[in-house]
Amino acid sequence: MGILHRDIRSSSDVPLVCRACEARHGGVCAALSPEQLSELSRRSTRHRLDAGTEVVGQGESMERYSNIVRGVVKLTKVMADGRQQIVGLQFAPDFLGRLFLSESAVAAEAATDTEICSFSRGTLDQLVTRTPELGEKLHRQALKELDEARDWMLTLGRKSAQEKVASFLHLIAVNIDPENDSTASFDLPLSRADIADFLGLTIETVSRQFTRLRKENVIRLVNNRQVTVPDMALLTRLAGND
Amino acid sequence: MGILHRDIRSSSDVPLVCRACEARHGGVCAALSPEQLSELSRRSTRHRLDAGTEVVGQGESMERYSNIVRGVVKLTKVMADGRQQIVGLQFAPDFLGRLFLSESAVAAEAATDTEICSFSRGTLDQLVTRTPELGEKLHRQALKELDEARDWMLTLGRKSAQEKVASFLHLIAVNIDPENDSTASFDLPLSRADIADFLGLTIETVSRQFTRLRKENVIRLVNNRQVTVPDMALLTRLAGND
DNA sequence: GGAAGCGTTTGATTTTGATCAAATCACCGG
DNA sequence: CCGGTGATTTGATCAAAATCAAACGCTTCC
Repeated sequence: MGILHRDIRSSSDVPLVCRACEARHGGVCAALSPEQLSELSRRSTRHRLDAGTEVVGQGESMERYSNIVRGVVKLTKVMADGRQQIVGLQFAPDFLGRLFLSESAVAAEAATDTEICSFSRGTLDQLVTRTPELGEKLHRQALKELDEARDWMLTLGRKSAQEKVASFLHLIAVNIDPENDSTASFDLPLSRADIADFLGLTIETVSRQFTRLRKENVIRLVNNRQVTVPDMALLTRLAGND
Repeated sequence: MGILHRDIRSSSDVPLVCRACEARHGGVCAALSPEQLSELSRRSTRHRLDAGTEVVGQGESMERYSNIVRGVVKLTKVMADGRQQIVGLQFAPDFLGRLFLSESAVAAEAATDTEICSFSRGTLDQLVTRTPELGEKLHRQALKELDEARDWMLTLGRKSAQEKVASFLHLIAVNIDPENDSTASFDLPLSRADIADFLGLTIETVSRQFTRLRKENVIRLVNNRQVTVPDMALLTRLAGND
């Protein structure tokens, strides 16, 4: 399905240079020299993706890579009969794409309204051959995603529903509101249905666990999406991470 | 705990050169020039690991990397209360180790009697800086492991017990007996307890599903470990992979 | 205002897999 | 051969989460 975006370039005076990427986060830009950065900037475009926009489908070829500038992207796998599993969440400033293999093993979809900075495979491939540090950076990102995937396998295989929901909230808190580590406050980037697909549960079970955590004062819900965690240590304990 | 091995070198005349690796599989050796290969061979040692031997513990530093020459290594994560999840299986000729990060996020243990060909971090790091193809090879391996981990997340999160056991048998068949694709015959590298830890089930449930698959003629069990699959297509279907 | 639609919550019931318990099997050493 | 030990299977019961069903709350749009 490709990228169903609207190109900000044409609708505003935001310069093509990937300045926002450079300033706000350490995506691929961080490994590049000033000249390379300006080259990448010239060849990259900024896009806004509305929540729900598919970036790439499962098994599709991925002709463009992206840095996530703002927002959350979910990676999903679907079975033939429709059962679905979210296998990863990518937060800014994560890189979206993989070297060597153009075929994407997962579908990527904007979970929230998202901004990305994207460029073609060829552009990045060229930069990588000239800049070993960039290859190393992408290698490190792959290893980080591998660690995250394996952490989540433990959650999926061995934790109770309550521990799963606590683990999810913990993950979001750490990634969205990392400043404060004793307390946290954030907007959930996923609907209850998505959370269920991430945790291998049903919507109803997720909802019941939210209610339970609320009644036990582990979390406070301003509305369905806005969460406050008064005691992160307690949440960590309930998540089974000691 | 380090490697509890017995060094074959001292007990036999097997040469130090990693000739077996080169001949039998495409581990890291495949990316090296003849000179580099002979250098790596000089610096590497071959070891036999009895089933159950721990190669590296969760969170430990990994000072040596290895190619798996023969056998199966399981990667596990453990929770504080003892709950355990196998997060990956490595078959020959997989590489065991990771660049950049010496700290292992998982414990690695020989599931079967295993032979590895191992060398120090420093040796490989040097080779990688001189040989970009080698870095690429390791990057590809990381991406392959990531794909496998995410595939398994779907299994853990969304499949029934029967589908899980069928998925496990399918995985083993593909990796141990890859020649024949309509039929398969192999020895299970894992005990029922390990299979349970891989699938996020209990021993009893795994056993019941084996019995069920046997009664439905999906598999035949010569003994607890030896399995024959008369119809791989059927197994694939039961695993939920269409 | 009110009807429609969607996401979420709550309730009643069922199902799957876990737990508890015991029997069986396979292998090993005396 | 026999008793012992650990792995596996089988059986009975229980509990957690799924399923089925309905209500609720919120937004949108006549």
